[in-house]
Amino acid sequence: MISQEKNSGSAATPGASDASAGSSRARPVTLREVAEAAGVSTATVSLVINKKKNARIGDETRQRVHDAIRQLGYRPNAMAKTLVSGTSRFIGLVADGVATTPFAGQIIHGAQDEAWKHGYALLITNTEGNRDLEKDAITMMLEYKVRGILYSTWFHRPTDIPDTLREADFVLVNCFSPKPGAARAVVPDEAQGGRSATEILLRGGHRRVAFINATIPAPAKDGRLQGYKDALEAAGISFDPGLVLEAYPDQEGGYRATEELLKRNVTAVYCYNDRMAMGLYDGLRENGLSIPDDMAVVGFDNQEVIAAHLRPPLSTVSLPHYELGAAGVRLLLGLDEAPGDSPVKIACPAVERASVGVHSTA
Amino acid sequence: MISQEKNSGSAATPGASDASAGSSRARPVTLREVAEAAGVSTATVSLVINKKKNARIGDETRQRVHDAIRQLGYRPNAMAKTLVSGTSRFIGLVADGVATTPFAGQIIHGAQDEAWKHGYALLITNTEGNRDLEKDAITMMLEYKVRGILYSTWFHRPTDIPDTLREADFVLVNCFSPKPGAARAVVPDEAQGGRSATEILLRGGHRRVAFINATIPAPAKDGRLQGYKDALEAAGISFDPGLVLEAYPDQEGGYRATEELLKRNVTAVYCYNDRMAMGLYDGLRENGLSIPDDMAVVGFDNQEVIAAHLRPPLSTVSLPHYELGAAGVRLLLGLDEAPGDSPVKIACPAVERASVGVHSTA
DNA sequence: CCGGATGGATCAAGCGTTTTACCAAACTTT
DNA sequence: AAAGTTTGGTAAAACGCTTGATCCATCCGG
Repeated sequence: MISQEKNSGSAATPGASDASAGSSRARPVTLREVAEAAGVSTATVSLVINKKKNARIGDETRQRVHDAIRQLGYRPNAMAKTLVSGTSRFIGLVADGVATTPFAGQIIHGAQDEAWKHGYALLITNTEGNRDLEKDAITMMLEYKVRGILYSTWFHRPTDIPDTLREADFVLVNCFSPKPGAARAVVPDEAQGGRSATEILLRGGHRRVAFINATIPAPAKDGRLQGYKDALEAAGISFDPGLVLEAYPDQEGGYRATEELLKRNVTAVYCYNDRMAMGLYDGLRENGLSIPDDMAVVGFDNQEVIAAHLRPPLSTVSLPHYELGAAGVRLLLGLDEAPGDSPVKIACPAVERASVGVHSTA
Repeated sequence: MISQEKNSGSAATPGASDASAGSSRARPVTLREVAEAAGVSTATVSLVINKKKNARIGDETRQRVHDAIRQLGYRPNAMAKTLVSGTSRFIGLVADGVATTPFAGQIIHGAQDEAWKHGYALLITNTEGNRDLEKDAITMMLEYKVRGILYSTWFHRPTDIPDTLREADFVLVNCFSPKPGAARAVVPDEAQGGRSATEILLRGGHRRVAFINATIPAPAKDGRLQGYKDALEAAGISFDPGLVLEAYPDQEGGYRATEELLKRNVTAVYCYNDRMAMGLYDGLRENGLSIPDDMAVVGFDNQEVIAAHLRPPLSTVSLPHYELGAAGVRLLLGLDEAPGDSPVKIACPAVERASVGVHSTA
């Protein structure tokens, strides 16, 4: 619950700020005032505003009402509306990393676009992983009678569902419950993504392709590896465990993995993520190797700031954050069918850039 | 205004999703029900809940009410509360680049923390620069009777104030009105930042310091240059316009500027932003120069993904987005004093990393 | 033993909408 | 011309909560 502010008189008189604005912030115009101005009942005004189909209102009256609305600058009070209807036009979005990653922004973007399309606004809170804040946030959303809640994480992972969350209609976004079927969820299709990433390399003519996986366990770790295997198999190349390295999934990790990688005598490498690829770029460069000629590289995540601007630009696979947000909303609103017991999987589209050239298998 | 969804019966029956949850989503418990359960009037319950100081309630009664609340799982209806009080505990935040930059996230973070502290929740909308969406968003916020609106941009710039915005109490965040005094605003202190950036280099012992400014006009362009001049002056170094280059403010621009830079015969360079520095790193490397020994580099923005992970890590100056958001809220709520007619300026703290070593002026 | 405090709790009037039931007048029908 | 049927519109009851006005016992001092 949001704590009430202690209204000590400390604050400067806020009235001062009113002065400047033309249309002042006096008491807002109400339905009743519009009704009086138009010489009709509030019911009529309400009917006109909401364009009720089966309400019979004369054209002349309708016009008077509209005029009055315009003249008085009437704005409906959404709170009153909500009170009557019992549920607001809000969809809650609790996110754990708005501040720490650019990814959350895309989830927000997608969710908002989709929500807006259906007449809903987003009520967002950033928890930065703080469990207490998270609970307060959900409570707040509950008190505002949100239509439902999207519970999202900035990286794909299992999560347990906070108790409070169960009081609402909810959907997990970019995360899922360990117990299958416990909740609707939407996640990226890591395996397909991993396969796409690998295929970029294979299409480039490479046969010996290394994969630098992450050291830390995550659905992405397993999925992206699986995709790698799938792609190889489909290409008739047998999987060689020796070509799979592991490193901490950041620039540092990628950099440090260079040495090991070079021992593998490969012509191409698929990195667990773009940050790793960025580090690897440095490592390769220090070894006097050029990309893509000496080594073709693909990443994963399509982290704009990095991938699009490395030298050469990095081929990678895009995490569908926008779509995750949008799909989450659709699932919540029941516009998309929820599959039986496993999360909805969203495709990770490949983004090809110059880090993979054409390789002649010689 | 948010368009009402046409309720065609297309959606799958949403009732199905209720089944799983333990505490079902039936009609919520109301104050009245709590009152009945506790054998008191609704007034009493309300008084207890809100801990009204001058309300005299017996301890035993108070206890009964609390018990009832717990047992029934009562949740106040924030809409009803708001309706009574006339204004909600919402602060609107309209942002133009949640999806396109990591910066917006920090503004959100700061604003939310500060808002929360005072019992307010954030009602965020991402406009991605869409003027129509922006208007709709503000309208929506107005209808929800927000306490006020934070109008924020992802990069520091002048902006004109949408008409609708004037209907609310508002503060500009990371932007300002061209007409001085037209609106309260909070922006980063570019000049101080530019000075700090330059000083990092000067402290490193460098005397010939180049500045690669942006080509595109912006408050940052002027401010950061001013800071550069200020720092030189304070160090007793005369300003040499020949040491100021210009380039498009991204990686590509930084890279391309390398050649020109090397003609200047300097030992250090201050880049307009981190992205530029990133490109410059590549350019310098290609010329066989090492950082910081052959060339010390500082950036601006402290864009985490880049600055902290370049090789070597980049010294830079931090854009205080978190603080901007927080200060915006404080200004809005009247907790901070608004200065006469110019925006509040927030400091850009220096972040020193390894891209600047110690240089002996020999 | 009375007038006045005071403690404890209730009454009831909103807050701004929506919506159902109902009404009066004006047309149609037969 | 009586009986329906439209047409155009209104009254008023919610929705869940807050709050100033009241009310009723006590309890206290004198």
